[in-house]
Amino acid sequence: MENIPVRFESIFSADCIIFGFDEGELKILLIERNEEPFKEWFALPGNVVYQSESIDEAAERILYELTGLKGIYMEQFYTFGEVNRHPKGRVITVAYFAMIRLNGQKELKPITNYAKKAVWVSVKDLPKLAFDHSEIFKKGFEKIKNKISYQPIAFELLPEKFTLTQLQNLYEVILNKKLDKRNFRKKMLAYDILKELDEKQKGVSYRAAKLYKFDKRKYSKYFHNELSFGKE
Amino acid sequence: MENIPVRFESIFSADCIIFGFDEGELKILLIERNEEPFKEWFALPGNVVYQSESIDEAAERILYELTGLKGIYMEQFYTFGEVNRHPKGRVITVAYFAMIRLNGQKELKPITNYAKKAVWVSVKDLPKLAFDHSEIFKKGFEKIKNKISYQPIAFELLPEKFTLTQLQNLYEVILNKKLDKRNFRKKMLAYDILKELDEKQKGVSYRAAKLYKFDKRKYSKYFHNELSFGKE
DNA sequence: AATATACGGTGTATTTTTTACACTAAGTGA
DNA sequence: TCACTTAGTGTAAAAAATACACCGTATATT
Repeated sequence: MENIPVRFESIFSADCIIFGFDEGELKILLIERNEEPFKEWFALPGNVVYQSESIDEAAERILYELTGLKGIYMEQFYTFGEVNRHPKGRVITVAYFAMIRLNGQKELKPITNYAKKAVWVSVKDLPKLAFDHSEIFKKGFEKIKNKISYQPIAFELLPEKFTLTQLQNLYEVILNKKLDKRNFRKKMLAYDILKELDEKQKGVSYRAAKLYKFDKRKYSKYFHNELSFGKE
Repeated sequence: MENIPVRFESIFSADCIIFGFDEGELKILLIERNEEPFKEWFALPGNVVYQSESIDEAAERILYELTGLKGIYMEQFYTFGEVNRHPKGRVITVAYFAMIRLNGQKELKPITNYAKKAVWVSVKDLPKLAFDHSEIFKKGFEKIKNKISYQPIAFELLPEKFTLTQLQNLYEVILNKKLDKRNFRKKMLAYDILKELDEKQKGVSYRAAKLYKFDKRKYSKYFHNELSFGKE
C-alpha cells in the first residue's frame, strides 16, 4: 500500500448501526433515503469520510449529526469492499456499531439532507435495507451478540441506574434466549462490576427493585479478566 | 455514505500479516522497502486496492505476488484510517492476516517491485516497522491469539500431517504460555476434529509420534459449537 | 382493612469443566 | 544392552455452570 503509484477514484465512507434499547426491544436507527439510488428505502446512517478526519471521527460525526450525541461508545467491526456494492461507483465502507441510552426520549431530528427521516426499528422486524446494508447489519448484530458475552457493553444501552431485571431482559433480548434469574444475578454480582445504590425503582405498581450502576473503576481494575455473561 | 456528493483523492490499500510457523517459532513475512518514505525499513506487505477488485481479492493478490500461494486462509481484522498515517497522502488500509504452511521451504522470490526482499522474522524480535505497521501487527497478533482459542485456525500453520506435540508447541508459542500435555491432548481429542492416521512421524531420533490430520468434515458438523483451546 | 397481583429476591444440590500432577512405554543411537 | 529422548496415558480435586421453587414486599383494588 505504501507507495502511491496510481490514484483511483474511490470513495470511502462510514456506516453506523446505532443500537438502542426501548420498551423491552432492541432497536436500531434507520434513515429513509431521500435520493436515488434506493430512494425511499431504509438504510443505515452513513456518510463519506472527509479528507480531514479519521474514520473514527467520521463515524462519530455521523452519529452526532443524527442524534446530537457525543462521547458515545462506538466500535469499528468490519469493512465492506465488494466492487459492486454501490451502483454508482466504487464505495468502500467501514462499519461501526454504537450503543446509546434512549431513556424514553426518542425524538430525533436528523440534520443530514439526504434522509427524509430517521426511525427506530426493532431488530426483530427490520425491512430489507438499501445497498448491502442488510448484510452489514447482520455482521454487526453477530458481533455485539458475541461481545456482550465477554465485555460489559450492554450497560451502554441502559439508563445509568438500572435494575438487575432490566439488565437481564436486555441480555435476553440480545442473545434471544431466556436466562435463569438466580444464575444470572449470581454471576453478574460475582464479577463485582456493579455498584448497588441506596435507591429504588420508582413509579412501578409492584415492589420496587434496587437500582444498580455499572462501576467502571472496578471493571478497569479487573480489565484483563474476560467476563462471560449469558453463557448458560 | 450512499450518495457521492464530493470526490476526494484518497487511496485505499490492503496490508497483510502473513504468519508462518517454522523451527518452533511463529514468524511473519516482512518486506524491506525499496523506496521513500521509509526506504530500507521493514514493512508489512501491502498494496493498493484496484478499482476492479474487492478488498479480499486485493489481499489475496498481495499474498500471491509475494508467495505464489493461492487459496490461503485470510481474514480481515481491522481498518486503519488515521489522517496522517501515510506521510504522502491520505491512505486508508484494510488489514488482513493469513496463515501459511511453511514445511521448511522458505524460499520466496517477491515479485513486487517496491520491495528489496522479503524475510521471515520471528514475532519475538520484530524490528520497528514502517508507517503504523507496528500497531497493525499488534492488533492482528492479538486477534489470532484470541481466535485460536475458539476456532481451529492453528492447523493452517502446520503441515497437513502433524503430531499432537507439534500442535501443542504451536499453541504454546502463540499464546506464550506452557500448556499441560495431558490436558491439552484430552481436550483436543475430545473435540473430535482430528483424524488419527495410521502413519507415524519419520526421521526423528527417538520414538516416533502418531500423525494426525485436521478433519474439516467433522469440524463443520459441529461448527456451531465454539471450541476452547488453550484456556488452562 | 383485607385481599389480590406482580415482580423482587434468595440458596442448594448436581453436573460439567478445568486443573494439577508423574510415571511407564517405545523407539533411536552409541 | 544401555542410555537417552520423547510418546503416551488416568485420576482426584477444585471450580464453574446448571437446574430448580418459594417467600417477601410494595402497590392496587375492593
